[in-house]
Amino acid sequence: MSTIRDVARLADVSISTVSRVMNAPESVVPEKRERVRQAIDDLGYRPNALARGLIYKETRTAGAVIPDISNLYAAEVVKGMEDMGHALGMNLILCNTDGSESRIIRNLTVLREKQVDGIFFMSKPVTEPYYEMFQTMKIPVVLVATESLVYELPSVKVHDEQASYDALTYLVAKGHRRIAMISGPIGDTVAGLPRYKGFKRACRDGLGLAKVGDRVEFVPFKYQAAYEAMSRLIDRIPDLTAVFCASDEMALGAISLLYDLGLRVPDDISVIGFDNLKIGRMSIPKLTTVEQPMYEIGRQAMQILQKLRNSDPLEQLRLYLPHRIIERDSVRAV
Amino acid sequence: MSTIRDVARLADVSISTVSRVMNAPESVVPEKRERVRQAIDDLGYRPNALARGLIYKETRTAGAVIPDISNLYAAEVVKGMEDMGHALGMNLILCNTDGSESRIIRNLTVLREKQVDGIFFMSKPVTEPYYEMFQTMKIPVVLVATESLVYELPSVKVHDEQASYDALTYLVAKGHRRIAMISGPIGDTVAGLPRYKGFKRACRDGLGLAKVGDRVEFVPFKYQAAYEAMSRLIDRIPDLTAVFCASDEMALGAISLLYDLGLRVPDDISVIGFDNLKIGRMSIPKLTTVEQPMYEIGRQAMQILQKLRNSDPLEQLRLYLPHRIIERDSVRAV
DNA sequence: GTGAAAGCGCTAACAA
DNA sequence: TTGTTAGCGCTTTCAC
Repeated sequence: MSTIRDVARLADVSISTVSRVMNAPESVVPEKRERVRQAIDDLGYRPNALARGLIYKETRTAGAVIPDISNLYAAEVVKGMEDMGHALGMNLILCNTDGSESRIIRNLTVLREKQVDGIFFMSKPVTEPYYEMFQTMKIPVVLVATESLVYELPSVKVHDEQASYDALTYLVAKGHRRIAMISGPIGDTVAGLPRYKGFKRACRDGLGLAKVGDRVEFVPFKYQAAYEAMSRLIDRIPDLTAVFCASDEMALGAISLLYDLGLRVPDDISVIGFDNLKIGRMSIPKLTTVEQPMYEIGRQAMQILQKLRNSDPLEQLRLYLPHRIIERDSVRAV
Repeated sequence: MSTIRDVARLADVSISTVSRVMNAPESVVPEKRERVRQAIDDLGYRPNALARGLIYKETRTAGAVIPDISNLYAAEVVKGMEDMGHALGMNLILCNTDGSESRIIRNLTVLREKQVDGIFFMSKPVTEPYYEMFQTMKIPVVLVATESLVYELPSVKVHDEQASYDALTYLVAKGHRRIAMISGPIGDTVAGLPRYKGFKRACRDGLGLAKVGDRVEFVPFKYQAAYEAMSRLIDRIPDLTAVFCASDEMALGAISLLYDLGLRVPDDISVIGFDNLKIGRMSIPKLTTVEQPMYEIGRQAMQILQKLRNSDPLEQLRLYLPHRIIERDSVRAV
């Protein structure tokens, strides 16, 4: 690999001149400029970003700390980040964490050593140890598909509570009254709790229901867990007409159980999901769901990081992107 | 951010001593070693990987050049790479390319500037310009889910032609005789052509069929394209009993069309997919398919890179990981 | 307009 | 065992 010295030698100029044609070409007389350009071409020279980074204190690289990249939701967000990053000249170091605290810590440490310009922290609540690391690193952090109400950290996500409220309201508008929910774990303060809360509030407002306890199953955000939860729900609430699932994957699990029981969706029971993953368009029936603009969340996250790097002001610390209901074939009017 | 000088000053030793306690602690007397460790702790010091990289000529970072990370297949492979990378102390810079040549080139250029230790090149054929860049970068390149028969580049993938052959043979063993295929584009030499060829060979061997022209639709690897292709196939071949789809997404498209036509899978028509994406377990009916060990492909790719970096010999340049048929509910015996 | 020299943070001889 | 010094490849004063 050739260095700036090789170029300088070949063009018969000093290394500072080479540096100048790369960074401020006008400050070099055309004749030399051409000679240097020629030499750069001949050698296939490319500047070493490590050396540059050492000086500029900037690497044009950000870290993305993610529980599970093989999750469709995360992958879509990452794509948005990457695409916007590409436009802004930023790269992404991907860190899969499995949600393990020790692995998150190790990843944050490495990212810091690699002098990333910023960190995207995804889908997990920000606990004390993470926040402390953010502090000592003193580089921009943006929370993606998560937020912190206790720390002053910028975030991008949808308004989960409201989205959930809207989902239930939609079901009610379609004439449903006996509605159940397959919720995520209540201990999950990012996606579990708020979606449950939205459901509860909508039950009160739309259905005049004070207590919803027996209409809800709290299970992990997984297909199989939802499959089993659906089974319990159908036993418990015989005249059920609709189910709100806290994720699309869960909705598929619920539909699958219904199918196994010989019940038709949406003829016998309506199902609405949450996320709007691509698979919702490929399922039978096609899934009615609450869209989260995942790709856009990723793009905006990268833009926020950019603003932070430029010390541009943020319009709002916590950014909520709009959600909306995508009507497909899994919900019918009753 | 504190530097090695700050630590040295605080511990009242020279910077080389600090460097030593980080890289060869035994070479420092315990007393000083402790003092240095204390100082490191107090300051929260972490070495600057850029400075290190400049010296070691190694960044412990690899680049992953991928057409579309939001693709379930790619995401699973990347997860395998990341997990193995984490075990080996390597990080991954993710480069989404949309398959655009100019974007691939730009990404390769940046990766080179950032001095990555290796490159994973995924799912696309290696054309002349890419190969030339690989040459001039002179860093290890591993082809993932693609291979080159013309260049001497290490690769990891399944044996697509054989996997496809096995899929058809499986259908034949289940008693099917009137079988069609929804193939990828024939111009796609990575996944399109070989899977078609395997189908053709198996038709000859298992069905005594010399020509398969009218039994095959060549369309993009997409849900919608497969949906439409299935429609054409069903019109053209009325007594069809089974369809082999070159990807799981395609299989879902085909099943969807069949469903819209009021045909039952597998009762009326059997469908077999290819990939074994997670969604195959969530569809109705659950998809019978040819498994590609995507996660393992990712892991192995990272291991191959590791060997290359250590100049360890590779057992074989082109590594084919085993595929197998996953029997679920979309194929029946006739 | 250009080159020499200092320095980004670190490691690795080389002396002491 | 330790400190001093010379770089790694680059940018940026500062003279000329």
